[in-house]
Amino acid sequence: MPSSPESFLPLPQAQFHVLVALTDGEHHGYAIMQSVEESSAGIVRMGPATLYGTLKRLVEQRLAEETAHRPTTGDDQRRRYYRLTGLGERVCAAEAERLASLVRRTRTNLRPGMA
Amino acid sequence: MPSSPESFLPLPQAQFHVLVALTDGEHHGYAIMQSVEESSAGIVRMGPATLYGTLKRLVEQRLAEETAHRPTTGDDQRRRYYRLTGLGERVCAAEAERLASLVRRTRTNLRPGMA
DNA sequence: GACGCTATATCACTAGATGATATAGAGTGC
DNA sequence: GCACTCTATATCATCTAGTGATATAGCGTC
Repeated sequence: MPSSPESFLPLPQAQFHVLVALTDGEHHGYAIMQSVEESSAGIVRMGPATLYGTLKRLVEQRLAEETAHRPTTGDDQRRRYYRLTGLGERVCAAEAERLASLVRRTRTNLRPGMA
Repeated sequence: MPSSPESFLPLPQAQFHVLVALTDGEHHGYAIMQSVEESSAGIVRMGPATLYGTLKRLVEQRLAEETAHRPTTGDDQRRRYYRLTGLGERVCAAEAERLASLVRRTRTNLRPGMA
């Protein structure tokens, strides 16, 4: 039997960021690094050590995998492309729901004027 | 001028969990530990080392503070109560919004049948 | 062919998280 | 009063995750 998505939770922050960046399709490492920084408006800054270390762990845990993808135009031989596995998608979705629950609690409790 | 809430982001997971637990009022340490575990359906398990270490850091950073609170009934002299500071509330809200954005991206991209 | 950007990789270090353990007060049953 | 369990705070030693710096090299362009 496959390991349940819940057994990976809570996911370390860097791992979640990389998984989220891969939810819209496969990307190579450097693109993920930029995507994480840009989509967080510069709040999350991920250097190469964090990115490639995290990527390695994700592959080891079968949450992501390298693909044989080669772009038809503008190829760059150095690039290594990654995508989510089915398990990776489920884990990412489960972590998102866990966090959504925390967000809901926070909004409810901190909403001003809850007299 | 006060430090901006954004400068604390991204917040380490344990710190966020404790802050969220304090959004509904002041609590003592042991109650926070139980609250985190229960409200996450057992997914997040926080032991004493994580809790008291985290609490110490939160106080040092002025995101939380100890209160002089003593319950009128069922007091327990050992208990130490904590509450969010104004800064703590703003940081917690800001972190929640940051995570909400990640949750949104994940849901949009992983929603099945997005042909 | 010099330069800056892209791209992957790893090292040494720090910070964060954790299991185990210690100490002791509070509550219950006898 | 005593034993026992649960509550409560605290710290140690350790492990894992995250980071800044650095290395190496291909790519684009001027």
